[in-house]
Amino acid sequence: MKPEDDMSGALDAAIGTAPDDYEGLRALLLSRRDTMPKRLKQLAAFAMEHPEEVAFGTVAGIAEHAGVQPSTLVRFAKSLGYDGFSHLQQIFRDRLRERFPDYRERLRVLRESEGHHVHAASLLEGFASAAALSLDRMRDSVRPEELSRAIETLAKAETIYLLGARRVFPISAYCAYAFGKLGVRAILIDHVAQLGPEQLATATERDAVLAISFTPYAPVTADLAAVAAQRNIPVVAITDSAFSPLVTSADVWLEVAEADFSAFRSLSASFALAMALAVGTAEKRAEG
Amino acid sequence: MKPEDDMSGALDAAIGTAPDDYEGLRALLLSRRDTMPKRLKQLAAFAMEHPEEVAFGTVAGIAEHAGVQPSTLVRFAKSLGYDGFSHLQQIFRDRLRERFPDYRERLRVLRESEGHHVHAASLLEGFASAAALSLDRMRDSVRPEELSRAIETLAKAETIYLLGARRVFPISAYCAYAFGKLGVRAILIDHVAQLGPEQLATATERDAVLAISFTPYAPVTADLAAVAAQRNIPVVAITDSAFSPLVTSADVWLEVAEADFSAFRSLSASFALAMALAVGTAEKRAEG
DNA sequence: CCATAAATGGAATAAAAATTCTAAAGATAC
DNA sequence: GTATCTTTAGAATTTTTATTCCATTTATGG
Repeated sequence: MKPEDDMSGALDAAIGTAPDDYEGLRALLLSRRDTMPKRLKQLAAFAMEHPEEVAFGTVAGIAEHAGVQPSTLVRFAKSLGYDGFSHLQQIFRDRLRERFPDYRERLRVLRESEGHHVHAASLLEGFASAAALSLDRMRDSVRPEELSRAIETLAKAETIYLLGARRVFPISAYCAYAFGKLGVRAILIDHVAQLGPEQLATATERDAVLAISFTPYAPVTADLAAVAAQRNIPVVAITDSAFSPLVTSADVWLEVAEADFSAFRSLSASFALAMALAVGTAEKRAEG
Repeated sequence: MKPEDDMSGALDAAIGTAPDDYEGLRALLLSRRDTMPKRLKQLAAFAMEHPEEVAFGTVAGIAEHAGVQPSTLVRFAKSLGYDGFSHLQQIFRDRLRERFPDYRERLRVLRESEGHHVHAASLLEGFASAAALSLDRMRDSVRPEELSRAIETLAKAETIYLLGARRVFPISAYCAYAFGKLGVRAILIDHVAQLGPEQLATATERDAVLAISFTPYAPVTADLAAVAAQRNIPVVAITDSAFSPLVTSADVWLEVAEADFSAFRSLSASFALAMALAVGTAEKRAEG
């Protein structure tokens, strides 16, 4: 050990703390949150967000991802009371080792916690399973060729108009965010002040509409999609059945059947699909 | 690379096989069981019995535990078609990292279908996997007691103010929809015309704020949550790390670490959590 | 039982990784 | 505004770790 060999002080104020399990480490980082210098705090946040990376990575690799110098990792570990980075890394590895067989553990803990906590947890579990189920189903229902066609259509457009109201509005809103980040011009029809039709009025044949609607189909979405089709604006639709009113207006349509729990339908699969469309479109444009 | 430089034969009979996932490796070892030399067979058995040790250990350490020489480990890896031990070790690490045994498998199947459709499909697969992974992780990170406390806090509120900007706005927007359907009074702070602060101005101690924010934290959300906390309005937060600026303002906070793919983070777990909160809150109110 | 090939152990070497050190930048107190 | 202490970046160094090589042993076929 290295107990008294340094009287250097300050930096080693931490000596003696050095938690030997992940939870302890987490708590320590939390308590120091406000007193840590910039780079160390940055590293603390990174470690909590990417624990597996810390467990498996090398000093150089982690440093690069976290945006710091390799030596900072060592200082970080020492400031927490460890011998060096390797020692700190051990904590992260141990956690990963243990985490494996704990499937049944999770259920056991759930059962032991009592009363209404259980109910809350099972609600969460219900929504999580519905989401997982939807994702699974989508892998079967979406055909790669259709997806490709949808991407091509959107990639050709100058501006993409995003159409989605009520329940699916979050998906359109996220598309607006993603397209923006990707440098693709997109306009979110948000119906503020009921100006939906006017927001769409500037669209031309060189643009495209990405329309999203699930049962019970919001009439505005179907109406605006129909208007767009009439004006020869290409329409890509995401919907939940062949009977959707969107289908008649759409040039390409993708089917997603979301599972529901407690009367609320998941949106996970739709989000994944929307993201794939967005990134695919941006990539296609970059190609030429 | 080192493709043709050895005509040594026998030992390298394996070249070209080298499975790139754990299951494939397992199958390969099984099929070779009877033709392997003593020490290599011994190692194969050891590896199947202590996969985490192979994932984390060093050549010297594993060799000692398995009762062979370090060089034997390298020979072992090469006889299976890998570049060296490090390459083989990667397979074991990947397995621990993604508890997602069928992810690679799905991609493999995908690659067998052809053309550029494949790329579109693998994008979709990537986002779907990220979503599924996030859901899985959330089951570990959200503690039932915290969830219950969050629900109680929200259930006591007269009006729930929904705070979420930029990337997570879709979640807040969906909460607005869900709370509305459930008959719970909720106000979505949508920052139209930058009126966020004014939209929140009517909140009192008898209300509550549901604030959502992930890295990179939108300053408005943190600011408004801080304002709310100062005015003694209960704050429930959904965020992605203990280092989030929301944590200091929150009475209860729930942690969700979403996985990302292609620079875009999933929102699935957050949605599931938000839904559980909404339905839980409505039920609690119905009780009394 | 000998000849030949395969397999093994162990030391030597090469590669990679962690750690240390120093000069410079940045805070903080005066 | 200056002096002092803390923090940081980056290169140099040391340590650890993987790999290669070769002499020796063990198996295999005639």
